[in-house]
Amino acid sequence: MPMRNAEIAAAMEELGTLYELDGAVRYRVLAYREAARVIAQSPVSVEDLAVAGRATELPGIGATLQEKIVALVETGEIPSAAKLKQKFPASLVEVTRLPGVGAKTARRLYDELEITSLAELREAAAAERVRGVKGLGEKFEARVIAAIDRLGEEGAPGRVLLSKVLPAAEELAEALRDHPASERVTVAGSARRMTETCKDIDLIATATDPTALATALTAHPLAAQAGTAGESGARIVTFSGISVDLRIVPPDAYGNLLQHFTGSAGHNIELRERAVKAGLSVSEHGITELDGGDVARYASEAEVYGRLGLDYIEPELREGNGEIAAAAAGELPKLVEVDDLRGDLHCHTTLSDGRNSLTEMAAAARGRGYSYLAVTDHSASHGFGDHVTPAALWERIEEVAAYNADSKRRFRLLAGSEVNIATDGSLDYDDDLLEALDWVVASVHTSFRLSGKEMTKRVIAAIENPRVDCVGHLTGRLIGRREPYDIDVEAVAEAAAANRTLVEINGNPNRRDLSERHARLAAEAGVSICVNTDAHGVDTLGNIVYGIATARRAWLTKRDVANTRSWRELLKLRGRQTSLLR
DNA sequence: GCCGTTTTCGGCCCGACTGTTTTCAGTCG
Repeated sequence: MPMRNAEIAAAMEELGTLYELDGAVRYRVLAYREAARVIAQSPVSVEDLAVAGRATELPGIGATLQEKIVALVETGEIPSAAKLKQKFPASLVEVTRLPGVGAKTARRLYDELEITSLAELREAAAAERVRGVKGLGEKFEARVIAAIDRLGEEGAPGRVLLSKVLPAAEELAEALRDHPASERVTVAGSARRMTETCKDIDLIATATDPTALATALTAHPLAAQAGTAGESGARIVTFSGISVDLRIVPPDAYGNLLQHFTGSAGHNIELRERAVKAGLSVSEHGITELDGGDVARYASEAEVYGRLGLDYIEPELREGNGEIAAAAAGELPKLVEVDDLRGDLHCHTTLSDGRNSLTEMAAAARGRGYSYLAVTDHSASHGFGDHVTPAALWERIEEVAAYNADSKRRFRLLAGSEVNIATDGSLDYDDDLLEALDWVVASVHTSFRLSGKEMTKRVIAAIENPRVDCVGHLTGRLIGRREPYDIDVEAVAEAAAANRTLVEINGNPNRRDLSERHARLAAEAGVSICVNTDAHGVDTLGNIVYGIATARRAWLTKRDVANTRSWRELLKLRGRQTSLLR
């Protein structure tokens, strides 16, 4: 069983903390944290890279970490970590994860009170023994008890899916914009970067009467709890449990603050490090010249980036993944937009498990300004009583033809199917039926636990089938609920590029599959990507924003995304002949 | 521990908040 990048990253994170407990210099600890971040974000197997001696190609990984990763994947253990665990129990690492408790505090608790775990810490705090430690008092005891108890509760603060966060963020921002005291209000933070999940909502505003605007937030119907509203802003928790931070700032530094609070941390760190080399210090308050001390404040982000010699960087790119170097070189991509799309190539109707009819879906797609919609209900072996028999699909093809026969419409329905890929890579309709379809999406819906080798072979067999136009939700992951199945995305991308088979970014906010990292890898391998919703009703065609968000976070341009083209151009791209071209 | 349009050694982002402190260390984003 290969080791997942997330496991390797967790081991690096743990080792960093063990070193921190051991009193290592700060920068060594930071190096492990940064390495963990880079490993977790790698689109390719870090185990494979390390075994091939190539992990040093990742930024922040040098010879030492390369060697440690090899030891980890080959023996299941890093010698230096094992040694440190003799010195400190591994459960002490958990103590450092408690909010407000870091390695320094955990170490002191261990040295002075022999506390080795969260349970022992809670007991000591309850017995008022912690206040005997220098620098820690009553408030600390109360705080750690509350924090430990919160860990055990249901719905402990975690990351929330963007589709839960974004509507609330926009509703609150809109309400604040409507307030007479407000001037500008922008959603910042990870929601603005359109990450898959968010920890909280950050709102940045300017106002003629800051306290009045802050009070308006605390009084909003979404607020379940509210802190005190002041000149600098307010904080609330929504009924759905999302914390919201409103920061009200002076208008002349709005650009600096918005840039700062949009992040990400990695992006901001890299930005500031680069600025220091140019003799500038960047903070949320302005850009200071290191000699002379002149502070420049900017009302817009574009001016902030401009002062640093950079092109404006779209929020979706601000992850510290090369965007700053690209901005300095004037080589940022022009990112694909929702309005670039001409159609959606994956959706369902009541024929399988959708909630709306063929004509209702068509009307909704036309309403969005699309010029085509591929209707791809599930196939013959789908199960759940939602399968589509060959006879029913032949009938559907006729239905689509009848719809399209009305030539007054500048819109075309595409007769399609989302066909199951069997474990041997075969499909569950006969070739003549597949041949009669305009658009075939092939997806894995069964036997997720195949070995990586078998799963890769299975999907590549479908890719090589000339009747397959596109692979659906390639890795099968459900964000926060189901891990992706084991599959070699690099090998799949290579096969897809060679066969001119498309791979989709599924815009269902639970999936976003391809992930942004896999999508970037696939596009660089020459794969044509399409961005689809997999909508099961007219209401979820709007999920295209999440698919496009992933495409943008993958650095994709309009040219990289196949369904920005007309249906005719798309067919050419596929190298497929159908009745439409005759 | 990493890294190099000053460097293979000597640097390595910035500020706010908190609680415990009489001036600051630790933690966080």
